[in-house]
Amino acid sequence: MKPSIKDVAHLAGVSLGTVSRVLNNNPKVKPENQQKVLRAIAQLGYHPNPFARSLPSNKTHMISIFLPLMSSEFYGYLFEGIDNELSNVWYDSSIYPVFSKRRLISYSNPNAFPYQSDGMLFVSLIPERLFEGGHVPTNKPVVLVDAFSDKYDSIYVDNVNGGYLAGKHLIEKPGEIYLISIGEERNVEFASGVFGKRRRGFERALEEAGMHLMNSHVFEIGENFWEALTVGRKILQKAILPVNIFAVCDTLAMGIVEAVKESGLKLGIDVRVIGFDDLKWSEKIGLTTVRQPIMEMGKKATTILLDRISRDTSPRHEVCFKPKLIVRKSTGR
Amino acid sequence: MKPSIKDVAHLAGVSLGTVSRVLNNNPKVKPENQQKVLRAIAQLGYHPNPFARSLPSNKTHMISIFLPLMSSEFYGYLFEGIDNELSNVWYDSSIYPVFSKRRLISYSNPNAFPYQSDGMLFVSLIPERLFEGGHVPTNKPVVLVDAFSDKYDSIYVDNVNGGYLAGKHLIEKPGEIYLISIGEERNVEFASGVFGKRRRGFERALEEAGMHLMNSHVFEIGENFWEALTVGRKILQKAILPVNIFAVCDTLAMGIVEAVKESGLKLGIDVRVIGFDDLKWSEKIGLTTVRQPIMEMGKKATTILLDRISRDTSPRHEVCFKPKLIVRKSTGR
DNA sequence: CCTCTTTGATGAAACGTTTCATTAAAGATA
DNA sequence: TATCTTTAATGAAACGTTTCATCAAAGAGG
Repeated sequence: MKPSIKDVAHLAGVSLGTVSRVLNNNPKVKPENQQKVLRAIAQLGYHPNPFARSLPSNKTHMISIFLPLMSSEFYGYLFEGIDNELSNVWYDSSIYPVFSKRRLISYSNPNAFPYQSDGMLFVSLIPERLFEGGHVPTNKPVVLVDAFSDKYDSIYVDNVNGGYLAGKHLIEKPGEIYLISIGEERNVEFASGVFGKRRRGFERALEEAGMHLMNSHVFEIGENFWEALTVGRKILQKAILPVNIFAVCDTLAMGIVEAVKESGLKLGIDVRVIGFDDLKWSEKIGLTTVRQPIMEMGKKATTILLDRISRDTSPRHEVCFKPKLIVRKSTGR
Repeated sequence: MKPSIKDVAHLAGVSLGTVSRVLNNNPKVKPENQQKVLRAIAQLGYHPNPFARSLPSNKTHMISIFLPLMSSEFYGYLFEGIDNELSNVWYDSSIYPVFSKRRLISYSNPNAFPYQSDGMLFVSLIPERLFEGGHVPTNKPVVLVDAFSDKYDSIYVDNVNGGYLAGKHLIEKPGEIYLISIGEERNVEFASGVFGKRRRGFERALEEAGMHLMNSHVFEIGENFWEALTVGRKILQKAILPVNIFAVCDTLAMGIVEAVKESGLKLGIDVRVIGFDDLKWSEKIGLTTVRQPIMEMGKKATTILLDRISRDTSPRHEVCFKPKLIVRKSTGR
C-alpha cells in the first residue's frame, strides 16, 4: 500500500502535525526535525494525497478549464497562455469540455468534480446561457475568457470593433460584399456570442458607408472548414465579380480561399477574403485577417483567476483587448 | 455552508449510515426511511462531495484522459467516441494534456491529481517513453489508444498496413514518389510512433515493387497544415511531373493539396496526393486517404477501461483495427 | 532562583464520506 | 411460547490530511 503521512511520522519519530508542517513549509519546525522528516519522505517515496489534503484545507492547487469543444486551434494557443502562467505558481489544470446536455446536467451539480478545484476558467462560454439561475453553481472564483458577462470577470477581445475593422477595410474595395458567419442559434446555450458581435461591427461599418448587407449574401454555417468550402463554391458559382467576403474566423476563411483556388479565380483580385484570428498558418496563405491576442488573453485571465484564488476581492475585472487588422494579399496588396 | 450528509441524516431522523446507503442504492433500507432521506436530500439541496467520497471508497466515477496536444481534429472524434461510451454508466472524464517537461514531472508523482481517477486513457502516448521506469506511476487500470505497448491494453489501427495500402496504391501511378512525414525525433517522449509505422508500411510496398524511396524525396515536418504547405511549394517548384505524394495524415495532405491548387497544377493528374485519417472534410476536397475508425477506437478503449475498473482481470487486451483505402480524385479517378 | 515569554512539538478534533461490527426488531419455525 | 433467522438500523472506526488548543522546554529578565 502507498505510504501515508502516518508512516512518515512514525519513521521520522515525530508527530503527524510536524510532518504536515514540513509538507506545508511552515517555518515553525526545528531544522533537525525537518531533516528527519525529509529523509523519511524520501526513503518511503511518500507523496501526499491531494484529495485527502483538500478535505480540511479546501485547497487543491488545481484550476478547471471549461471549453465548448476541443478541435479548434484557438484553444491550443489559449491553453498555452494559461499553462505558462500556471507553471509559475505550481498550479495544474484539468480540462472539461462542455458540449452536450449531459455534460451540462452533470456540471449543474455544485459539488461536481470540476468545482472541487480552486478556480474555474470558462472559455467561450456564457454562464447565463448554460445554467438555470444564470450562474455557475459554485462559490469559488470564476473567470471568463473569450466571453463576456457583467456578473463575472471577463477577458475578451473587442469583437464588435474587430468586425468593424474588417468592414472598413472591405468597403473600400469594389464588388459585392458577403458574410460567412457561424450559426449560433441552433446551440445557443453553448455559444459565446462572439460571432454575432463581429457581424454587428461589420454591418455597422457598411451602414456608415451607406451600404447594406443583403440577406442573400449572408451564410450561417457550422464552425468548420468544409462547410465554408461548400458555401464558398456556392457563392463563386453565381457571384458577379469581384466579390468581397468576410469570414468570422480564419478557419472559415480558409474554406473560402480553398474554393477560390479550386475555381481558378484570382484571390485578392476576383475574390477578396478577410478572416478573423490570425492563426499560425494565416500568414502562410496570405490571408488578410483581424488579429486577436489569444495567448495573452489566456495569460491575463489566469493571472486574474490566481489573484482571486488568493483572496483578491476587488470589484469585477474586465479586460478588453484591441483587435488589429493585418492586411495581406487575400484582399489585394 | 453546503449541507453535508450529517445535515441530511439529522433532518431525516436517521443515522449517517442509512443516508449513505440510500446514496449508494444499497437495497437494505426500508422504503419508508428511503423516502424520508430522499425528501431531506431534496429539501436541503444536498449533493455528496466526491473527494470525501473517494477517501474511504477509493472510487471517483471519473476517468482521466491524457493526450499530447489539443488542437487536432483527431482528438475531437476520439473524444466523442469515449464520451458516448461513458455516458451509459454515468462516468465523467477530465482531460490532461501532456506536452511539456513540466507536465511530465507533475505526472510522475503517483499521487498526482489525475491518478485519483478510477482509470486512465493514454491517447497517442507511450508510457515507456514518458516515464522513468517505463510505466505509468499508478496501480489503477491504464488503457492505450492510438498507441501500442506490450505492457498495457492497446487499441490502435494497423498503421503499418495503412501505410502499405497507400504505397500499393501509389506505385501503380506513373511519376516519382514523395513522402511527407512528421518528425518524431525532436520530441520523442511525446510521440506515439504511428507516423514511423505508416512510413515503414509505405516503404515496404515500394520495395515489394522494386522501387525505392529517395532520401531527397522525404520530408519530416511538424504536424500542421502550414509546414506542409511550405514543403508542398518547395516540392512542386522543382519536381518532374507527374508526382505522387503520401502525407502521413490528412492535415498534412491538405497542405500539399493547397500548394497544388496555388501552383495551378492539376490535382490527381499532375500531382497525386494521398493522406491518412479520413477526416470530415477529406471527402469534400476529394482527398484519397487511408481511413481509420477513430470514434470506434475511442469507444472500444473506453469499454475495455470500464471493464478493467470493474475488476476484469483477463490477460492484456489488444485490439487492432484494419485501415481502409478510400480512393478519391486526388489520386485521379 | 523564580517568573515570563518564546519556540517547537504534541494530541485530538475536524473535513465528509463509506464500511464494518454490532444490535434491535420483526418473522419464521418448532 | 421459546428459539432461530432474517432484516434493517445504529454507532464507531477508517480514509489521509490540516489545524487548533494545549503543553513542555528553553531562554530572558529581574
